[in-house]
Amino acid sequence: MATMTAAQKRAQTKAEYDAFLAACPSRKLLDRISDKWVTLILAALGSDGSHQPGIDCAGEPRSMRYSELSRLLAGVSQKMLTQTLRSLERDGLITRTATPTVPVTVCYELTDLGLSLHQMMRGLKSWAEMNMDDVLANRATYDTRVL
Amino acid sequence: MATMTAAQKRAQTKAEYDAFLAACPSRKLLDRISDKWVTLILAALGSDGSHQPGIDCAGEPRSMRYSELSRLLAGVSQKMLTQTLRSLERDGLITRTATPTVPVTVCYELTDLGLSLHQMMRGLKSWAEMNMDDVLANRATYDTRVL
DNA sequence: CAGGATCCCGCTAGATACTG
DNA sequence: CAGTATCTAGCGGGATCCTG
Repeated sequence: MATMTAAQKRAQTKAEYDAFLAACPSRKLLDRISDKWVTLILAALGSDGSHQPGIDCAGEPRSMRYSELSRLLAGVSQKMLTQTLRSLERDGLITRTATPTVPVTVCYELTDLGLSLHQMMRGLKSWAEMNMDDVLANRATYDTRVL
Repeated sequence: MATMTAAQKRAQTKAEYDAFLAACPSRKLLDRISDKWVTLILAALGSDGSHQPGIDCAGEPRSMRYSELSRLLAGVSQKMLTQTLRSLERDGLITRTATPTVPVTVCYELTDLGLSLHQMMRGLKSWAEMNMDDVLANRATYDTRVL
């Protein structure tokens, strides 16, 4: 309809998928990306961290090797790391590149789609780190209030 | 130290908590907020949705009743809704206000701390809705490639 | 209306062992 | 190095019933 306003178009676009609805596919997608390991992986890829630029295989700053990720995301099991990476690859958020060296070298890199989430994930991680003290204080207050 | 630059101060603030470390409390906090129901609740509170302004008990736009949330977040069980609301209250992200009407009326409202997460959660939800088609296409491509 | 309490199943995270 | 395969314990989370 040519008479549709921009606001109406936006409303329709948002109405196409709605994560508030249980049956909507976007609900499951939201569930997927609302995951500790997903958040950490997407926040890690593209971050500098302890990751020296220039030593990654693709030569791009937003790529990281399996072992690098494994070390950076302390405490992650191989199973969860691999599983999460696979799902992110399937969803087109990251790419997996294996170069047939000996031994094999595998790089994971953000796609443009993944990059669009990267900022939010860093934001989430930063939020947790910056507001940790506040949350801790709130919990202490709440717990004494309940007793 | 008076000789510390702003960049160094920022680095130190970030170093205080690091969600990449398994033992860091912020890792657990990140795990908490990386949750489907947390995301949906925080995105719901303060949104207009199908929520007419003026009928909420506190008269403020970012407050919502238990039954409203229960209806908006389709498919959520009472257990998960209550459990998640409690944890959000404990962390100081929302407040719970019970007015002794008959029957009792309970309102949940974002705190300032919760409000600071609200934007990110809306962003996450919007991202899932807006990129659903892309992700679906990527999955289809990936699945045929694997076969 | 807004939960509390309980039961119970499924699945998933984690540990362990093995491999190209 | 970068995984795969297998097993199991634990708990997340739904269903159900009850209450102030």
